[in-house]
Amino acid sequence: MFELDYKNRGPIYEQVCDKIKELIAMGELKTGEQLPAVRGLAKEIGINHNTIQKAFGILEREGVIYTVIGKGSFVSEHSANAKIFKENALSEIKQTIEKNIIYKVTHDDIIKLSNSIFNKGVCEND
Amino acid sequence: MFELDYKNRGPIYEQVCDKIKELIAMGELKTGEQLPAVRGLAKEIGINHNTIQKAFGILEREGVIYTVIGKGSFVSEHSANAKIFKENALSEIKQTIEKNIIYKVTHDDIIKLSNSIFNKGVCEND
Amino acid sequence: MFELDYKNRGPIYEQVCDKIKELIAMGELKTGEQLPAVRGLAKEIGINHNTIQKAFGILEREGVIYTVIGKGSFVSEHSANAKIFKENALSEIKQTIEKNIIYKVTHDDIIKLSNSIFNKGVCEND
Amino acid sequence: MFELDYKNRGPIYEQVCDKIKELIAMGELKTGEQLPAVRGLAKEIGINHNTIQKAFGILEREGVIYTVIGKGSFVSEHSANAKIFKENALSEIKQTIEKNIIYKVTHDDIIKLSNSIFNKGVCEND
DNA sequence: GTGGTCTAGACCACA
DNA sequence: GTGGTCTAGACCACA
Repeated sequence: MFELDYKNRGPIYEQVCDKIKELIAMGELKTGEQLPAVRGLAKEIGINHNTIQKAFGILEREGVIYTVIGKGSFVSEHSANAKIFKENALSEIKQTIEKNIIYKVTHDDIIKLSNSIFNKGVCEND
Repeated sequence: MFELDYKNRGPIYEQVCDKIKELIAMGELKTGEQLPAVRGLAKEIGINHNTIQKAFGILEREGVIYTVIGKGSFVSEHSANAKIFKENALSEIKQTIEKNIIYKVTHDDIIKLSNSIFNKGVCEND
Repeated sequence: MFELDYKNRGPIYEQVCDKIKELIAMGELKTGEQLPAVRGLAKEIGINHNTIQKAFGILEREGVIYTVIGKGSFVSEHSANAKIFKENALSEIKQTIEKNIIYKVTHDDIIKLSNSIFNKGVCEND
Repeated sequence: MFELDYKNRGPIYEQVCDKIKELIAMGELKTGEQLPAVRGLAKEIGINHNTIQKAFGILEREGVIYTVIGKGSFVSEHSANAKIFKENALSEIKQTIEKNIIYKVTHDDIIKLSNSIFNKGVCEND
């Protein structure tokens, strides 16, 4: 399903949350689709089932997935997910920009940065 | 010198780093100026001196300040600092945007966001 | 007969109990009327027959239905059911209110809440 | 600090959450006051520290408490808490009443119930 | 000392 | 088989 990156980041359960969200955002997990079993997934990626449990619990509280007792966990309505995801994304970007205004980051810097990220030619010269 | 906000934030040493960088960026700490003594500052803001020590160590590794043994810590050349600060800021913003492309954040979203942050009207000149 | 809502709910057998009670309360299942066969109902709503069995067992213990071995399950005397249902309902509401007194819920709050639920104007007659 | 009721209810961590909220609502834990240490409290009430950790984690996500890394957990602003608590309480009562309308619970039933709970005399006769 | 994360393994309810 | 809870115990970051 996915692999963990042990070098970089924070808690494993957070990484699991992020990966699941990515899979949903990319359409590889669709509305209503059943997620892999907690213990099965744990075995597959080589971590303890409690860690997966924690990740799924967070995703459930966030409304990204829902659980049917005794049956399994399922992906919530995709349009709702897409909305939550995008809102969180924009909010995170906003915070990051605002936090850095003090270091002389300008509107123009952001435009240029965004242009370079999204490969927009700046008319002729770039 | 500054106050800490204990709620919802990461480690205290990180906040201390940020505050000092802000003071430098805002010109309240100038090139070559001596930083307050570790123990004095610790007492003033009510935290353990080891925490300040840790923050100063990080700032030194980043080149933001330098320490003269037996004398104290001093603010590095301001233009160098300004450059480091801005590079870090842009790099952080870039990473944040790239991480969120998967959630359908577009170039237009970033422009709009930046407009709203920097209070640019979208009509007349742009 | 009825459909289940898998999201955000407790165990399926509990939902089955509730649905059958609702059907009786709404008069769609009448005194003495035979309930659908366990296996047939299970197939119809797409769940395991053990789950239906469990629900019927609970309803029987509550006196809501009765089973004649070899014939099937039947709805108990309606007036008795109505009494049981209402007693349980009031008892549940009572408990919920009492549990929340500690959070400054007042008699007035309850009146207002009830007014809003039952669409009573607060002006003219009351 | 408090004792658990092992007979009745659901998960222990939920009971811990409820107890802490009660203590805050009753003013026995005040704004900014430090909560007992996770491991200390666990030992005191005879459960595992992970269970307390889970409870505190939920309270933190709900905004009821906040954690300063390395220092401990503290009670959030009381007025905010009081508001959250009362909203949750009224919402829970509302849901309970609405769920039971089907069983012929009336506005009058609620009034009588509330009168009996809050010891309001109904004029002369009661 | 304080909280946070993780594992291993048990036991339970539900389908 | 599926998820949910809990314990015991380890290891880590932070103050």
